[in-house]
Formats: sequence, C-alpha cells, structure tokens
Amino acid sequence: MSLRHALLAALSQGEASGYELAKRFDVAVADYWTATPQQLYRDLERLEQDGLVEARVVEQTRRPNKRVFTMTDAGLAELRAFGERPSKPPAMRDEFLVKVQASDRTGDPAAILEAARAREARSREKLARYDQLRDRLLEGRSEEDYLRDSDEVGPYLTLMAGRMYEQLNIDWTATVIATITHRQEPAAG
Amino acid sequence: MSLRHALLAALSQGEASGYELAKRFDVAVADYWTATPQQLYRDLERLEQDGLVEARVVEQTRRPNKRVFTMTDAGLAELRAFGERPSKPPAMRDEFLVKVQASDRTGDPAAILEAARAREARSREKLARYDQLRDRLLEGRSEEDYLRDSDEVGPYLTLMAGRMYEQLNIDWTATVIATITHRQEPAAG
DNA sequence: ACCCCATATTCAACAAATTGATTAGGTGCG
DNA sequence: CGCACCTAATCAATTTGTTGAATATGGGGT
Repeated sequence: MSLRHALLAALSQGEASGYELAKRFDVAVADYWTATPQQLYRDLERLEQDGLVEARVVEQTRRPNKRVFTMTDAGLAELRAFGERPSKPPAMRDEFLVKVQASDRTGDPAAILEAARAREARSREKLARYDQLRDRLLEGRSEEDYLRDSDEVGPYLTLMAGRMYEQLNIDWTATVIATITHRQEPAAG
Repeated sequence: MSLRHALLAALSQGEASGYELAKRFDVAVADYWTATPQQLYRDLERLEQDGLVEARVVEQTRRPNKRVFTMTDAGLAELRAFGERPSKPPAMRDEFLVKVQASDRTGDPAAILEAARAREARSREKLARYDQLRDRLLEGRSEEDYLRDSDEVGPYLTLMAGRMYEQLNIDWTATVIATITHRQEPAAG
C-alpha cells in the first residue's frame, strides 16, 4: 500500500489537488511510480481519513472548484518512518520486453520493429520533457553546483534517474532495431 | 491480465514447472516482469483451463513430483496476437526513488545513504548474475556475431536490457551517494 | 536424532490496480 | 450552434497482486 507514500512524497514538494497530482505523476513520477487518477483520488481520501493529509476547497470561477491537499505533521512523520524502513525491490511490468523475449517464436519482425520505433519515439518525448524540467530546476547553474549548493536535491536526483532510464531505452531500442533489421536482410556476401 | 503473456513468453523458451518458472522469473525476468510464485501457479491453472498451456506430471523419486507445462498451439497463437497489439507503457513501482524524492524533507541522510548502498550492492549482484547468463548464451562468440548469426535473439536482447538497467542503477546510486556525502560535510573552503 | 534447507505446490484472505462510465462547467474553433 | 477538449472529481465492477500459512519429501550437516 505504498502509493500512499508516493503521494506523500509528491505533496512534500508542495500542496496540490488530485488533478494536479495526476499530472505531476504523469510527467515526472511515472518512471518510478505509476498510478491512474482514480487511484490517486481514492488514496487521497484514505490519507485524509487517516489524518496524513488535509484538504481545503479552493473556489474557482472559470474552472470547477478543486480540493487542494496539504501534508500534515502526521503525514510527514509517516513519510519519515517509511524512509527508515528497508525498501522493497523495484517492481516492473513491461509488455514490450515480453514481446521481445518471445520474438523468435512469434515471427513477424515487422510488428516488433514498429513497436520498437514507437517505444523509442515515446522515450525521446519523455526525455525532452525531462530536459525541460531539468533546465527549469537548474536555472542556469551547472549540475555539480546545483547538487552541491541548492536547498533541495531529491527531485533533481529522481529526475536524473528518469532521464537515464529514457536514455537507456533509446540506446536499447536502437540495438533492437539494428539487430532485427540486419537479420531481415538476405545474408549477402 | 498480462502475466499470462509473460508466462507464455517464458514457456516459449521451453517447458517448465511452476517452481522452475518461479526461479526463471526471479533470476532473468524480474527486471521487466515481477511476479510471485503464488501468482504463477494461479495463472498457470487458468492458462491450462483456457487451453493455452498443457500440463503433464513428471514423477520423481528423490524430489516431489512436478507438473511440467508446455505451450499449446492456441497458446502460441495468443502470444502472436499479443505481439501485434500495441504495448502498454511500462509500469514501475520503486520505493527507493520515492524516498530519494522526499529526502530533503525527511532529513536523516544516513538512512538514505545506507539504502543507496544496499541498492547498489543488489544491482551489482544482479549484474554479476546477468553477466554469467550472458557468457553462457554467447558461448565465446562476440555480441555482434551472436546477434547476427544465432537462431535466437529475444532472450539475449532482454538480458541486455536488464544488464543496462542494473548498470544504470549502479551509476545513479553512485551519484546519490556522492551528493549526499558532499552535502553532509561542513562546507570547508 | 534433530533441524534447516531445497524442491514442489496449494489455499485463503485481503489489499490494490484496472477499466469504463458518468457528471459538470468552461474555453476555443469554425 | 455544435463539437471537441480541458479542468475536476467520483462510482462501481472486475481483475490482479500481496501476504502468510500449510503440506509433503528428501538431503546434508552437527
């Protein structure tokens, strides 16, 4: 039940509504914690019931009203306790890798090629968005300076992991594409 | 319900019992599809009911008997159909990254340092095991030769992704450790 | 003898995730 | 005026995943 902690961690970066959290998760958290909006809303309810977050309604004129959530002291305490427990190993579910594993049996190299290109394109998009976020965080400073002097490094370090992961995907899909392409060619000379 | 496909993909590499699959998942599949033994047994049941795999009992004298599963033609057809559908984006759950993200608020750099070292050690172990598997697959051939000439590339390519991922973790945790260590030092000169 | 470990599988209870739909006001476009 | 899209949230049903335990056999060590 650890989406709760991912939510608390996100709220530790500042208050947000469920909708805003959904977007935050989509753009910046998805590479280490995946969740749908429905999940977020449901768990925010429960966090509120447990007193780990507080909600207040913000009335808006040109948009629907929203409920903005803030982490409570109890929430911070829970996050701290979580931080001191050993972590579960990362859990992954990646359909494309399953397809690659079975690709020698399923034939159809064209389908995998197409999927690999789609995967690469998606990773490039994510990387580009991550790079924007990075530039915004750095504000012109170098990475070394930022990591040494800024008052906050957590979000930068996780962003860095996300960037590295997307770069890995770009490199790896390139190998997959090259491999399949070469093997499709009739072995000439 | 895609553990079914991960199971079919694993069985496409050859028949296996539930117990053997659990180990296969643990050592070679875990970096792209996580599942517990209980899940495997349960889904193997269902795959059998749906006619996608077949089981036969292998009597053993020095060990408990086991049920060995084989993919059926219907199973292969299902795997092919799966291969042609678009893939869902990868889903991740990584507690340690959540802790790093919140680390500026939770204080206690010692706890994160320790967790980072544990993570690095685990990745090194996994990488070492992956390297063994790789050497066994290559049988002395170079990677380039293998990818061009061998009759099977799927398992090698997924193994490659796993190796790259563990290497990423080693590199990234090194940065985390260096960052936290530097920031803990009293800023001298 | 005793205990622990590895093989091999199963059951049940509970918690969490996924899927799909629904409601509702506002904005921008043609 | 109608349509599509964005903000904002909620509901319900079903499928998956997690946790903990139980069972049975045999091998190795002290």
